[in-house]
Amino acid sequence: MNILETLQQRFATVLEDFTDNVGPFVEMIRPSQDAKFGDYQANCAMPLGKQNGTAPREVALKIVDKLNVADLCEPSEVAGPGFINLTLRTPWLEDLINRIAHDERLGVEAVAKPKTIVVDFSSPNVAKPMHVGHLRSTVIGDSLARVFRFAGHQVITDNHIGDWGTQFGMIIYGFKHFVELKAYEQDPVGELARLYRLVNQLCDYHDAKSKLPELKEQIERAETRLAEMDPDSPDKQQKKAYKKQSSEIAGLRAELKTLKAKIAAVDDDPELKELADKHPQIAVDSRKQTAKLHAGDQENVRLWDEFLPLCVEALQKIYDRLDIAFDHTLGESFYNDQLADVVKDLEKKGLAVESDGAKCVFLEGHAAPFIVQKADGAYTYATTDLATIKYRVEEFGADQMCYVVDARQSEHFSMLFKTARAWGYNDVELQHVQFGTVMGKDGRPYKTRSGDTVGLESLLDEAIAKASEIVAANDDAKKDADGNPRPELSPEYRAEIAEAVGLGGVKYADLMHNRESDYVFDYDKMLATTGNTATYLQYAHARIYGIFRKGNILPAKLRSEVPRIEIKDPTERALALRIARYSEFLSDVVADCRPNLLTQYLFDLSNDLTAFYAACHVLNAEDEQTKRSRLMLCDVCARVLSHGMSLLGIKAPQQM
RNA sequence: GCCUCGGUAGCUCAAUUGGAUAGAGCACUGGUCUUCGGAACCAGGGGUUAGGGGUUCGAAUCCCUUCCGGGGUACCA
Repeated sequence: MNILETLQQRFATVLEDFTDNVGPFVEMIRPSQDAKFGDYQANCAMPLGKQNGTAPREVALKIVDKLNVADLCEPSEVAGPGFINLTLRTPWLEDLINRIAHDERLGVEAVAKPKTIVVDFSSPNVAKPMHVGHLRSTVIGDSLARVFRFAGHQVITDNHIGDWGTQFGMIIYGFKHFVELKAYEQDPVGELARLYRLVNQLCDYHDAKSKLPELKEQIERAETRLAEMDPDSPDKQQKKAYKKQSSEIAGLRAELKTLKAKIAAVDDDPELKELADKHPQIAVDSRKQTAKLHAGDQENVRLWDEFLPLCVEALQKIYDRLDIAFDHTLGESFYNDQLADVVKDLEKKGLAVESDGAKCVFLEGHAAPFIVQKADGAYTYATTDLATIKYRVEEFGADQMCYVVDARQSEHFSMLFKTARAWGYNDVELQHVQFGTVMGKDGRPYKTRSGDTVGLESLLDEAIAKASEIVAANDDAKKDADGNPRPELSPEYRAEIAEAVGLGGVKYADLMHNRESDYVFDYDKMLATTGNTATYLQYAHARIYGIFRKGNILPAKLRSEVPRIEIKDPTERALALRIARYSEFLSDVVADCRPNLLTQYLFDLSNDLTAFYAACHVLNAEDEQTKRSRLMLCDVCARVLSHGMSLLGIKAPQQM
């Protein structure tokens, strides 16, 4: 059961006497910020007092008078300007925790009205290896899907991979001109990745060369203008303009530097230079390969058919490591034959019009149009995304779609959703679940020292390698009663734990931050053995199993014996209450698509557990009944911990 | 230029969407314990929530304004 909801319902009937619109006031019943104000508090008396022209305290007293919560709360108190403080009766909480302890769903009821929710996440471009930029979408999307599903919704996960775009043209071009067949036979995906990087580099080279003169001129012009400005002008406007101009020049210079670096990288390498000279039109020609593929060119389609499964398989390897599965992998190519109809329909409905040769949807509030077909006839991802919405509504019966995608694409989604609604898809709830950038310690987007993006695979390897050292060091330090070294874990089990700790650390670090803000990627912090990390939760869980092992307790057997949990110590009460509030937090995660609420909950739960653990002996409890009560409390806590972690996609080992 | 998202403790981040004295972790200081698993626990210091103004019983949160930073901005996805 959801305690908060129960209280809100009780209030709702009372509040009807005070207002016609109880909704917003019921929302003002919430958990207390501070334990000294009780467990929950109602803040609705102040605004109601104002609305009705009565003193808030008086309103609060009247509400309390009519309120019927005597079964679950101590007598309510009115405090301050009119806060109503509610404290749960411990016997009532005790009954509740005992029910939860024997409930498979840990007291979490499934939603009354399940929706069909499509979660669109990860969505890498298959032509290039996954990198750190895909981490958040993948980890957050997976967790949300798990939470939605547990909440009782029908969830469809769909990996909308990029398998049809410009990048594939580049690979095909690369394959036709630069492939090393031996390498391709040995490691096809590695060779394709090399080809992609090579073609990309050569494209960048020519692009940089062509841009260079103009950029230099631009800088000169800007500098001339700057020289005419007065940095110490008394006029604020002019001073500001000067600053702006300087920063613009700094930006242009930085751009110049990267361009020069790209050019130098090729010029300094005779082999690359030769290739670059031989392929001056590589960018245009790569695009032509893409166009040929889309037009159904036999050779290119054959190559695509050959490459795609290899690429998808390589992706799958990473998903397997991450313990992530999709119900569907419907990439861009899947919608190819539906795109022409989408544009036709948009035109028919007067939404898409021609402009500069392209077919565009113009939307209020947006300067740039939503381009559904380019001047050269090719379709864009706007078109594909529209086709995807249509497909998901018609084939999946989707009530809701969550796009777990970088915040930088917010304008695209805003336009996409507006267009979709204008197109007639009004009933489906479309949601851009956006997130911030993964930054390096320098506060810039996370890159390797040489400036490349960090591959996801090597990132995971690194995390697990570091975790291995920590796990080994910890196990090696274990001692027996006489103080002699006595490691407990087999090499195999150590490896398993290192994997759980390493991957868990990476995922947890990502999930614990408010998804909308950028966060700094730092191995040392995410794998730290102290503080708010996955390891801390895992350790809390393992400690409970440590007690079970030491006491020869089998949790399943314990449960079947139905010992009653008795709440005596304040730490027991705090722990029980936290456990009982699991369902509240999950419904918040569902409502806001914010897994960090769950990580915070689990961290608090672990803290409550260790506090309880420090204050109350379990195996050495004062009597058998208390011991069994506490064991049972440990058991239900361990179940919530491991269940909550599973919703984050994190493993909870029983021993560490 | 326009649009958009940010600025919170030394550092990394929260803050239940307008609630009571802004909280955690790291780092720092001090303490606990016969280690049911010390990867622990308890306590303490540390804040003009970028600056200024406004709205109201009440503001980190809403409005205005200034400063600083990120991102986006017509045929890449």
